[in-house]
Amino acid sequence: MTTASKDRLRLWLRLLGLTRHVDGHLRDKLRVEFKTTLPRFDVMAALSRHPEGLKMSQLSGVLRVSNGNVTGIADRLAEEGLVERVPVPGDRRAMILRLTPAGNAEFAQQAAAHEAWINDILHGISAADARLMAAQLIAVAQAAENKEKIDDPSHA
Amino acid sequence: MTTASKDRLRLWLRLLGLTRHVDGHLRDKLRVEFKTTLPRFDVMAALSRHPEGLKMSQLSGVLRVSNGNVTGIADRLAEEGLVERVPVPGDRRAMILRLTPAGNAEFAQQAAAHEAWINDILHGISAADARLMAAQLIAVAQAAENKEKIDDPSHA
DNA sequence: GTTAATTACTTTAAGATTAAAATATCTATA
DNA sequence: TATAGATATTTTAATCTTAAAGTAATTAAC
Repeated sequence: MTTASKDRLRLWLRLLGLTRHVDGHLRDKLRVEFKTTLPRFDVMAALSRHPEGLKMSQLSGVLRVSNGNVTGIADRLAEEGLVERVPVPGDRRAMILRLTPAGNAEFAQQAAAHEAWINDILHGISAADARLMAAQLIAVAQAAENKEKIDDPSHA
Repeated sequence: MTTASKDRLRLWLRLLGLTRHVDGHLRDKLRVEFKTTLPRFDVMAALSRHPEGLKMSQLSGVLRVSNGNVTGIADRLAEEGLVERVPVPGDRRAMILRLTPAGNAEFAQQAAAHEAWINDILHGISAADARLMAAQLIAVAQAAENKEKIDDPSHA
């Protein structure tokens, strides 16, 4: 392979290494400090951004995971009274999932802690550098996604 | 929270988004083109870097996953004849896991394809930019890890 | 208005993952 | 040389994940 190819491979491995490190740290913190998991946090975060709730299919679309995946996580959150399923008027197939008041209160605490953990672990990066690097990553992500559209125009 | 905190949170979300995107793409490719998975690929990659093999505990250490995790993946790879467990002379507790000749041949193909997929999806980034960004990420990772050592000196 | 196709969601089967418990072996010490 | 503690691995129980199959309800075609 070319040296350019090796450079991109190395970039990917760095990206993956850092992301796994931070990701693992966040999972540990959620488990120890809130007895919860990242997938549960992700579901509650999505619902928090939509106070009126989301249909199961919308939720799995937003989170980019399978339908069946969300079913199981919603089941467990519902058992604990953090979310509730509400029937959709006029469509008996669909269900809206939304945070309960208890879920809202719990998530507010988790979200504040989550932001603080990230601020803490990434404290070595200045705010300016963080903005710069975020902008670069947007460019990289766009290049990657455009690449896919060129290869498979069906996703237009 | 401060604006700096928000900037770092946004950086993290970008990092996570890009990594998940590429990660998902690689998993798809491994599944479709080689009928395998990323964890299996990771195990074989680690063994490939150590032709004499690795003890189960060394392997889980290198991959930073639990012992029990490696046990299951090794079981499945062994069933297919891609890896083999070799007893360790002088320590009947331990087992060395290593690639079989078939595993070596299979991994060589997967590794070449893997590098090509990454080169392809990150093709929008020049080799120079890739090197630059990789260097920045090393700095970020070091800052993150130093932060942890300061917080918990037991890991010295 | 019945039938066919589509849509929304759940269930199932398999693998990945962890922490904690269980096994088996080794090492050091009394 | 017993035995107590440490080490290497596997097993177990729980959650997460997907793809594929299954259920129920809606929409479209005829």
